[in-house]
Amino acid sequence: MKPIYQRIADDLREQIADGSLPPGSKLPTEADLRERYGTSARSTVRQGLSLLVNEGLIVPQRPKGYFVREIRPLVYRPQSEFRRKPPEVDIYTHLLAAEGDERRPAQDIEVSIVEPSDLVRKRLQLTEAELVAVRRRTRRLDGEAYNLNDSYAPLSLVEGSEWMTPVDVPRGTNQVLAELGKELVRALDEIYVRMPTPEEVRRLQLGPGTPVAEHVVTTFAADDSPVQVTINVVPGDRHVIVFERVKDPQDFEQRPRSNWGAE
Amino acid sequence: MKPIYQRIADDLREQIADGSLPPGSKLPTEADLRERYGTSARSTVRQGLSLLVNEGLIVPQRPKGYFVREIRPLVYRPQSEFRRKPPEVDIYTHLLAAEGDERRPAQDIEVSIVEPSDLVRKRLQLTEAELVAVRRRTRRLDGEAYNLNDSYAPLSLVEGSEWMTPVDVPRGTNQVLAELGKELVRALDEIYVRMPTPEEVRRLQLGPGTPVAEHVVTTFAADDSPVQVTINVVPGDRHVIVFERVKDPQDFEQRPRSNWGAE
DNA sequence: GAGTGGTCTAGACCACATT
DNA sequence: ATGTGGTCTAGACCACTCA
Repeated sequence: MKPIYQRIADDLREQIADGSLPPGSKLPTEADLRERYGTSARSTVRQGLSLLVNEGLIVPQRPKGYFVREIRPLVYRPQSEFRRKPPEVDIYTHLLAAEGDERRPAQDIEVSIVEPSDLVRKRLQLTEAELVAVRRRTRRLDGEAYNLNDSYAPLSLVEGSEWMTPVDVPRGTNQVLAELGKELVRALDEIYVRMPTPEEVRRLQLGPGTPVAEHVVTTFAADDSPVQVTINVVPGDRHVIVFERVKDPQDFEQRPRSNWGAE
Repeated sequence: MKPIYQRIADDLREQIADGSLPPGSKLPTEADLRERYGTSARSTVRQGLSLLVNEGLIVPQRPKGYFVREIRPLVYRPQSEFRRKPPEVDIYTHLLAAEGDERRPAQDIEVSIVEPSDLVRKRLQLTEAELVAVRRRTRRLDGEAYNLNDSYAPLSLVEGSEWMTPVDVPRGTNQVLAELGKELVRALDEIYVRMPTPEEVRRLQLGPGTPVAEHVVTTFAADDSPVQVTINVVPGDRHVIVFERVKDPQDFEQRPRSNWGAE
């Protein structure tokens, strides 16, 4: 026999999945469920509801009740700013909600000098003693934070340059790096999926049960030296991350077994 | 004043972060904490611990106690099978644990014919009535599931072909598609980050507080028609997703403001 | 058998938003 | 004022693993 709190969660989850509890609708109150399942200590009911909260399916809105979560993904497209839009993207714009709904963007920028974390130090191939500059941005749409974006570069490279000004650089910070002799020509993207830290919950105003993607971009100059590491933290409930790929014909000749797309 | 259960969670979280509770170590028992925080109803202590469980930081191992989670990421590299390894990847192989530790791979394959979900239907541009074939794979390393991989193709395309055999196809299913006149030349990758369904928890043997990445690959033939949709579900605690990018020089000329890598 | 966490009972007082 | 969920108390019995 399944525990009561499991049954409560399973029943409600199914009702959410099959549409009988659509997004935005109100769930039964704890008292309702207590009665309905003949149990009751409130804690049993609450345990069941907390499962759904941690799955990101429902949200408690005190003191109104629990509600089925409504989600509206934005498109997070790491390639967006340096690629023309290929035709296959246009095919999907209608799938990816809210892409066109121009809202008011804003961002905070802070610049400081810090000791690099291990993650940053390894990717920038720094020695123990070297310091880095960090450009932290919190990006907002209509006041709502949707993205944390921290860029790290060796202090010796960017010191005194516009890269370190805590304001928007109209021609782009990457252009600044190019003027410093480090044009960015290659990137390695790593995406980690995890639950947020309490700090991230606060800065991104995340609801419970919302995982984040940590997108680490290491960019390289033409001589293969790493120039900059950017760490983007994007909330899982508000984004879809999109990449596009075109087959390299050379590789196809060499590796006919290529299981392209399937792995 | 912060609630007691919050203080318990915050204190333990900090000890995990600063290394005084290293990965694999045992946490104080509920009884210990009950005493230490002067509270005690067990439920208060358990509420605090459950926060950490849902953040993926600790795992209860009945009846031994709670333990700090140990993680060992694998590399999930959607491009791995059709690109030569560029030099910047080699730079990082030492960062990405367990890449070289060849373990015994295995997979289950099931093939069936189904009505497509909305997601699949839209991406394959199918009409209401069309059916699809699905090739479901559960991939394992040393018996442990690490990846669900479901590929969908229009039934009219793959019916009767080797694509539909529920065994490994040595030359690759994409080669089969090429022989059917649909060589795959382009892909669109979408990555969604979310908490797993109970079904996924079961199939991937996920611990609590483990988010998943759902990686949807739509592949296209040379005529831009969609051929196949593959849905990969990868556990967040066991993987890092890696992409690589090389700048398109044409675009650089046209768009000097390109903020490459930083967004 | 002892100790652990898993489940459940039957209450209590509180903060908060809406009525 | 009412009703909601948030926090907490003080117990109970159980299943499981390990010594």
